[in-house]
Amino acid sequence: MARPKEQTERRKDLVQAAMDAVAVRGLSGLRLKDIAQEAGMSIGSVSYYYPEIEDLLVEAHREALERFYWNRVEHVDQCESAQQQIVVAIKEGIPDEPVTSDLRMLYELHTYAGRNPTHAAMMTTLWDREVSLYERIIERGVSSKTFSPKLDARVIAETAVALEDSFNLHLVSSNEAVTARMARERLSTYLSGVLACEFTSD
Amino acid sequence: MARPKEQTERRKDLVQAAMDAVAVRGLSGLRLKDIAQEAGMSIGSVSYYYPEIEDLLVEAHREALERFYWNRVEHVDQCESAQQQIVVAIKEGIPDEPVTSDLRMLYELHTYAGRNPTHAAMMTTLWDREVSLYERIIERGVSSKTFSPKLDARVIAETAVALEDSFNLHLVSSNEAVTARMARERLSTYLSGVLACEFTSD
DNA sequence: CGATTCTTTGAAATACGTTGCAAAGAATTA
DNA sequence: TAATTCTTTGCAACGTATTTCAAAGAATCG
Repeated sequence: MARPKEQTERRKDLVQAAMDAVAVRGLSGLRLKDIAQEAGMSIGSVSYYYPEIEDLLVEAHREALERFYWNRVEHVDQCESAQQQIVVAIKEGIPDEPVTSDLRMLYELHTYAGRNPTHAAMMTTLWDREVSLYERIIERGVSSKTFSPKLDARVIAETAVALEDSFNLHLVSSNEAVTARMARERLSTYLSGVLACEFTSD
Repeated sequence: MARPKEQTERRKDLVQAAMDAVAVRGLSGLRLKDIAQEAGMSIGSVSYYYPEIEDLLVEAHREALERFYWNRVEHVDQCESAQQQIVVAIKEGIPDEPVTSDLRMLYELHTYAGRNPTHAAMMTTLWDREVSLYERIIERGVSSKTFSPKLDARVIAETAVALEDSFNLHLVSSNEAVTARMARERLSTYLSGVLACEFTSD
């Protein structure tokens, strides 16, 4: 026996470094050098753990996806009423600017996914999960008679997720006409109306 | 006097070539070579007309934006009723797959815009115009008593544009859970509900 | 045709990023 | 401490994309 492996640890560092590097430089301008810099190690070390950068990007995508989703589930599960749940879902779905590296990473990957089946599959996964999350909340609200949906729960959920995605995209794009506050309000207004239930995003 | 300049013509060719190249390779993988190939000329010629590729990208962005927007305006203006107008706006707003190079270009540029004020400003311009377009249609529908909006026209318009953007993004991303047909229906359902007016996207 | 100006090209020079690798460094055990 | 294995580094070699430019080609006019 000899020196023990600590690859899991380092790889974790690199995944975070990759996310930060993408947030700063974008997927287009991403260089090995940037990842190394963010991780505080040399280019050689990055290659040692990830001979193929694509593998690192896949891991980073997975991490961003998992973190973003589970963070929401966690917050939502801490709420009692469906009403509170939906407010929290909105709040976590469209976080305040400046947008975190998780979200930046996810939106950088969108167009990339159009040319890469692996990433496209992950995009689909996140979409499905988020739709399911809203669907569960709506069904819960129906059970407790809090909500009176005017449409199929799935249709509402899909529309809500789409709204979230769009506003987050525009926030990432620095569209000056869109603010996080306004985005949350639009989503909130939509859900409030279609679920026939009063609540605000604040 | 001597040989006349024909730069305007060639530049136009290059703008289209750039859009096609971006649609194929993405903004990340874009090479001078690809643009030259699409335009059927040499790399040297591309540099002759656009010493800075960034300038070409700005032009391509402008072209994609203008074409996408004015195409919609044109189609919408040909309709008599507000009801027909909104159906056409939806149809042109979420075109069938495969997505044209205009839309691909626009979505490739979204995250890029986050790091580039010039592109960010153009994104904002397109957003504003599209919101205005829906707003005008809604107001027209109100005048003719076709629509009975449950919310402020601007709020509805912003929500509609956001939905469009999101679905188009997912279509560009090859999200298997989203189809153009389904996207149009979701948008149609939203507008139909909030405007208290019957119409379908087909 | 000859002069002039615009256009196109291909190649050399240049710049930049990745890959591969040898060597040094660090952690653990016998 | 010596042996072993894992880790880190820096650099040379390499590949690829952009920049630059001289020279040839094309269009127009006098």
